[in-house]
Amino acid sequence: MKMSDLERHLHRGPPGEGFHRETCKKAAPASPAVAAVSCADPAQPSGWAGPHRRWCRVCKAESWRRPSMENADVAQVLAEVADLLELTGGNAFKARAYRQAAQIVDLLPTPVSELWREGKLTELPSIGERIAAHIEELLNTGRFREHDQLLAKVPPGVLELLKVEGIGPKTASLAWKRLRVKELAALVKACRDGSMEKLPRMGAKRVAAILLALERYQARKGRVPLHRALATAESIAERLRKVPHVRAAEVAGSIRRRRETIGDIDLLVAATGADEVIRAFREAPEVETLTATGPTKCTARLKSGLQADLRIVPPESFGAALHYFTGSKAHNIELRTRAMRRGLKLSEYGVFDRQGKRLGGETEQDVYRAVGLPWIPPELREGAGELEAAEEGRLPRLIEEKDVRGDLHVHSEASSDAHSSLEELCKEAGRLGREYLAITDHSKSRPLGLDAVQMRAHALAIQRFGLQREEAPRLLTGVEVDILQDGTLDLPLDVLQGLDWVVASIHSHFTDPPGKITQRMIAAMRSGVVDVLGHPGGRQLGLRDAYAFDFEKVLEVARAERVALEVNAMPERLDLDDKHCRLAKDAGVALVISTDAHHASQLGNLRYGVWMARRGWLERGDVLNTLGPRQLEARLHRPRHFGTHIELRASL
DNA sequence: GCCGTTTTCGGCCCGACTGTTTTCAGTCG
Ligand SMILES: Nc1nc2c(ncn2[C@H]2C[C@H](O)[C@@H](COP(=O)(O)OP(=O)(O)OP(=O)(O)O)O2)c(=O)[nH]1
Ligand SMILES: [Mg+2]
Ligand SMILES: [Mg+2]
Ligand SMILES: [Zn+2]
Repeated sequence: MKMSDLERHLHRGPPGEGFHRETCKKAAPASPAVAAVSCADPAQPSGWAGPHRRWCRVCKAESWRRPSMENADVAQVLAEVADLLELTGGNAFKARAYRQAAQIVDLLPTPVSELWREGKLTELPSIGERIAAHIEELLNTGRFREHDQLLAKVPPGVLELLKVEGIGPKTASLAWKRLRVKELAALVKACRDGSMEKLPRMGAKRVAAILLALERYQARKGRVPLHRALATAESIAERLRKVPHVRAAEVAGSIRRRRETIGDIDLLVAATGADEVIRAFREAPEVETLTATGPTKCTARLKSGLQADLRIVPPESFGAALHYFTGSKAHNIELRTRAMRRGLKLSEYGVFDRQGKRLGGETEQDVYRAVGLPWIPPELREGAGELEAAEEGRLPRLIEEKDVRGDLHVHSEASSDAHSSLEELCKEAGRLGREYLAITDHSKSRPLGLDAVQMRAHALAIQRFGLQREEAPRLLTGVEVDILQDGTLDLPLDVLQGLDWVVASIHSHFTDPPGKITQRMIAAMRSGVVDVLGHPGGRQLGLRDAYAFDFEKVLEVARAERVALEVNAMPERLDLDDKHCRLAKDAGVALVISTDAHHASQLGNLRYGVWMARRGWLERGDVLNTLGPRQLEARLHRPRHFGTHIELRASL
């Protein structure tokens, strides 16, 4: 069988959506038809054996990375029910209820299975008796009856039609019922042979647009990490600010909320007229073509492949529009519903009373004030309980970048994958205002990593270099020591004890069973010498999911042993992530935000970690490196006087 | 299906753009 590129793509998920690509070798792109019913397709819950053990259909190997029905899986099924209801002409509001429930579960930091055990499911907003029962069935058996019944009615390929831009439930259902279109390939055919064009409300232009959208769907890249969209977005915003009659231009959407990944770029402009703004936008070097334009907004495809939405509003609506365009959608709906209950109407144009009289909208504060709430920072606007917290005066006072005083995970050229000298690191860190810097190079299990003798010598060198410096930052001797497969550390304990700061990280055997990963972390934390667990989740965006380890257990031990957890600020790590930050905070475990810089230029990445921490509701007091060096020493589990150990040892 | 300082029944956020349409449905943000 020969497959066209299009068909090939139709059977394969986009990069980054795979389930356990690392462990399943057989579901390679070479056999795309097989991959369609294997681990590559999250829309196939029937391919999984149940809630506690799952196997990849292709290679029959147990998928350790996803050992049970996780929140994302439950959310996925509920959202699918919403799609199925719409496709089968069910009640649109019922569909929306399922979609809302899915969104709530997806944002939950706590495992939904835990809430179910505690009988707390119906305490969640948008989850009533019915959906709670479905979730229970899902957790117990990996499926539920209503979902199965709907699946039996709708061919699986029809669900995928919905992912094509411009195709919604009505179009998909028409194509399916009238033309027997059951998959993307059949849709392409129906568009080409003229049958699609004959459907109601279809025409030549619609069909051409769908064909184009199908091609883009093949080439789709999925979401991109925040840092890859941020510079582009800000550069376009900067250009728009210079356009005549533009009062303000801001980046909105998920970028302003600092989500770890970004679906598109959203830009808001306050101006008296839109034409000039749109013209400047079209001519921006990043922009390829405009795919839609109107008097108040337009959409562009960028050369990078990303999409950018531009919205233009009159200056008096800027605050309301910034609120609208920052989202999230769930946050907007919640706030608009709240306004409605108070007899008000909230839109991107402002807040209006029953008579349609405008009550405000120039600033975001106007919007929140009108519904009796304090301003909510964008990082919290996910619809994950922030409105309730605001109502009750429980909004956190979020940590800020300027609160962070030192960086406790930095590599020098003594690490084979890093490239800056102590001198270069200090200079840049000083420029950034850091008061202290822990030099934490790799231990011997990593290529060219330090053994015990080298570690001692390196620590001495760091200390000598530090002593000859007058100005900030202060240097701490440290290491990023590997946690080996058996849970022991890669350097002798007495060597580690002689250091100011010990980061312990897992860099090998990620695919071990999650229980084993958990045990390795616990053993490391119980060594008595570890200060912080480095990049605890082990994920790398677009490359590797986090381990399916027992985070609750890790938190318990971290608290008991007074070991901190890292918020690694590398833009492709961001680990711990926002939800895990929130759980750690609630468990009373301290966090450390670190750049893990491998070059002086990466010391500025700290902000990405701070943003993640803010999304995790962290305050200054939750983060150890907001302390000065003396205060930090006092907080550690074993006595420490930064900068003295090696000297003492040397003088013995 | 969920939910309640109007409601336990009857609502469910609100608006822009496109292509089809002869007044608006569908999709998206
Ligand atoms: N009121 C309301 N606002 C919406 C709706 N859909 C989107 N928005 C607002 C909130 C979103 O954050 C904003 C931008 O839309 P996007 O689709 O780009 O979503 P967002 O940027 O949040 O996430 P993304 O990373 O792009 O997937 O528009 C909606 O259905 N109702
Ligand atoms: Mg967006
Ligand atoms: Mg958008
Ligand atoms: Zn590391």
